Amino acid sequence: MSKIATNAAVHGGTDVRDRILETASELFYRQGVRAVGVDLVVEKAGVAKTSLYRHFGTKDDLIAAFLEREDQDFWGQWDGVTARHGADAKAALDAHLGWIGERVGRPNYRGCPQINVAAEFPEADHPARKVAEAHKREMRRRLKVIAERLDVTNPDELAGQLSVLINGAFVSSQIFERDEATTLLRRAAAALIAAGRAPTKPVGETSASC
Amino acid sequence: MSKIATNAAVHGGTDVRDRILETASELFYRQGVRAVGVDLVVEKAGVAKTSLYRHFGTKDDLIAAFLEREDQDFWGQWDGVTARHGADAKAALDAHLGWIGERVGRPNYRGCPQINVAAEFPEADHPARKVAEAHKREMRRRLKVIAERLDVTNPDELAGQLSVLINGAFVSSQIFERDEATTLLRRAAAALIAAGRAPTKPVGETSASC
DNA sequence: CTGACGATACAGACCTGTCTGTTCATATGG
DNA sequence: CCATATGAACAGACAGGTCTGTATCGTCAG
Repeated sequence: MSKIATNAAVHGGTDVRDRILETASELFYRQGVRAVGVDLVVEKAGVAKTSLYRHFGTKDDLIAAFLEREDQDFWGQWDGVTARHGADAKAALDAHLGWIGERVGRPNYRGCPQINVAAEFPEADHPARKVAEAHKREMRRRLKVIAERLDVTNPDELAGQLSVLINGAFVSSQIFERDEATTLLRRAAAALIAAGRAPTKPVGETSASC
Repeated sequence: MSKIATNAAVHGGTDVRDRILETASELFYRQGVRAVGVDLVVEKAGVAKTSLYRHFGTKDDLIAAFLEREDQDFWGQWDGVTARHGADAKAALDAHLGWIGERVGRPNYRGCPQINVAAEFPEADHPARKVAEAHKREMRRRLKVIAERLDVTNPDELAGQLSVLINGAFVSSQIFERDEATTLLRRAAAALIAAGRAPTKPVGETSASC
């Protein structure tokens, strides 16, 4: 039963905390946060309820910790993609969109946890909402960094458009055909970049392309 | 359904049912479905609990009815926009995007109810999820009808991109600056249309615009 | 008299969070 | 090398509230 080579587990170890958080994360994501009670988390994690409340003072704190974990996970993978394709900005963006498209196309994909939790908890001051909001702002920030290397007139605008596109993909998995997401995202991004290189035109007129 | 105009209210009238549904809709949208109990709906609507359960056999049925109501409302307004700007396809699309942008920019905007409820109820067979899924498919279908009048090579692809963009706007209200949504949506749509008119190119290369 | 409606109590389940008591590995003092 | 203190973790009962859904009874209009 005891784990880990260097004890680490016992006496103040983070082993129990990790097990709780991992179990809670899976249950929260698959079934929804409000649908999962702490008793279920405790049972599935094989820990005592007292342990849960020692490490996370409140269920709300556990929810926030869940989103923080997802946040770290997400940016960890994002950075992994960046590391593999960081040279050219366009290639990096395509790689990120490919990664996101693959992600939303997975059979058990259930949407972006940040968006889902935000939908479950409208109260603006809920601790989990702050995590979710920071996550979305971080996404736009990172996209802007990429956009600035893409030789467009208005990198912030492009970052906003790409943010909307990606968030849209997260919540639109239902309407995608098989493996449609990646192609859709990449072509859309390419169109937005191309348009962003021409001087910004008034939006009202069609301007009959070039 | 249409329950007659004359007496209407009393004796089998839809008055009580409407009041319940309207009250529930507002509470569900503002606070989240799971956060609102039937007791609260009953109290705010000023009806008896028995009446709620007579008209809606189950809370789940009430939730589904809520989404159906929102669905009808949404397409009613959509059709209103179409009626006012239906002549030119591009103008109609811009009008719809303006309407959506204005909608997501409202102070108390809380996201698309269909998306929110779907996030709250992961179970695939939940009655409300079916309504939500049908709603999203209907959106793509209608966008395709518009796309077909836009002289693009692949109307279905454009419809998919626009769907993602619109759904993204619904869940991205947090990251928008004041009144940014409409402009963002319209410029993005214009870019997608322009790109859709050129023959589809492989996505890998940048192709340096035109 | 019929049937929709209001009011209210109730059942049974579930929820979060607390409290008590026990086990056990480690750290420390002698 | 033994004894004791420390504190995390386990186990489970419990409190107090909320939830959905039902059952009962009175009212009132057509």
